Amino acid sequence: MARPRREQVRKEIAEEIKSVARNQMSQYGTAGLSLRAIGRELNITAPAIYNYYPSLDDLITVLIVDAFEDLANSMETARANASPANCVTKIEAILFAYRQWAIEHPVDFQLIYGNPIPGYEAPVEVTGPLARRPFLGLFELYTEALKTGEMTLPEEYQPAPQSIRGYLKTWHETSGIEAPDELVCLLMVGWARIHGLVMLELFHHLQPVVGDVGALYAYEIRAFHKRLGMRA
Amino acid sequence: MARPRREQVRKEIAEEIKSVARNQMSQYGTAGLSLRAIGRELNITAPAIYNYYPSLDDLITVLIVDAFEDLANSMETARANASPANCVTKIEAILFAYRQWAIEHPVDFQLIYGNPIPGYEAPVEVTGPLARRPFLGLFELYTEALKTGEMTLPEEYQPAPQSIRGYLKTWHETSGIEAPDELVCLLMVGWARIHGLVMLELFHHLQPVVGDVGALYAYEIRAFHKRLGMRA
DNA sequence: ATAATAAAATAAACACTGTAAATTTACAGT
DNA sequence: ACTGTAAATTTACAGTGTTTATTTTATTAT
Repeated sequence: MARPRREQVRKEIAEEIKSVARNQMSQYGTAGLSLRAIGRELNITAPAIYNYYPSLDDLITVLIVDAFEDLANSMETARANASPANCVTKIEAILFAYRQWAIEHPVDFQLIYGNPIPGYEAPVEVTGPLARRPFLGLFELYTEALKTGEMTLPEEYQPAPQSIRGYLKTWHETSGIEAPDELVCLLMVGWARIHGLVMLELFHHLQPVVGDVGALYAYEIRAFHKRLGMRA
Repeated sequence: MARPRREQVRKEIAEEIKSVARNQMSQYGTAGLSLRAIGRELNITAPAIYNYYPSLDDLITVLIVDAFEDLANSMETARANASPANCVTKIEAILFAYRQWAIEHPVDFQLIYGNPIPGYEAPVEVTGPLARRPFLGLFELYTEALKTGEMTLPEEYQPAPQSIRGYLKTWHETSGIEAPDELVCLLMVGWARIHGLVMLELFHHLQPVVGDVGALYAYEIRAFHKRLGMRA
């Protein structure tokens, strides 16, 4: 007879394994986690973990999913907690949350945006949509700011490159997002700006030069928004 | 009697090992190279490699050194081959070389600017100065452009943050580089911009959105220089 | 040519790793 | 108590970096 599984216990143990894995990864890097080491810490043999995750890769996948969701949640709560006066304050709260999360979870950030793990291949059908989620709010807010006139497109970003305009024609249909080509481009280079700053900070390429990287981050964001005509 | 070592042969073999290592790394990622696999490919046992590199870490270090130098050389030859008409053409040639090199040597780029390798700790005394080299030419050119009036500092980037200005006071003495604080900051955020674009491109985060990432890269650089008042 | 010698390669061993298969243990339902 | 199954363990295999001791190889001096 099919006995009712102890789903509760199962879930707890799976969660415990994930937690230990996350902890070990934060110590030894994304490529440095080991089933046997996890087992040792839990007083469990390594093969026992296979009852909860079919392979090391599956464990990595759930870690990635968790990381994406955690990042998205952090950005969304930052938006919710921001003063609702205007778009720019909410946007800046989200952007600061991006860096803050990366600093507080450097290995999770590497897991999401850094080098691929040697043997591992991410399942794109699950990882693709997740990767977009953290930025949906930003897209929404910038689009709104453009519509209300709170923001204007600087002349040096006009027009968008021909090849990209052509590509975006089909992209608009598949993604369902409606926005001027120049805005899409601007948001992409905007993302690259903060992403580059965070990446360089995480691997200590900026500290020796500017000292206070947080100040540089705020400086770049404020300059960006000033250029777009947005005022806090 | 101390017999003269076969330095020539030694060097050749060491080079061969390095070459195979680089090749394997490009296949299996920065964390995926194996002494035993290198040995197999060279019909050599793994411990034999220890005669040429004291450990795997030392091998990684020379790969990093090589990568830094190769990147710097690519950027310098790009500058040399550019039309010497004005600063901006040379600068843009260098910046395009940065991306080009990253695309042609993605794993070397990850080795330099990506996740740290699990057990490996880079020797800062050798890796530090090397990390600056690729950008010395850029620093020089932008400084010159500012001096000749070919470039101006946009108002949204003035003034530089207080904390960074304080830090730069000591930095100018140790680095020997003389430049306005705002220029240093602008170059750092400028680096972050192209670095972020390259990083996102390398891990395929931009292609699904804009299609032609190269066009986006040129677009961002041209907009940057347009904003600085520089004309090609 | 031969003997001496140092360099370089190997073999063996150690402590690890992920994973597969077989086996034992523990427990819920009858 | 018995049975069926979930979940753990044991065992094994093929791989990893590295150390040690040993052997082979190559070169130089006689």
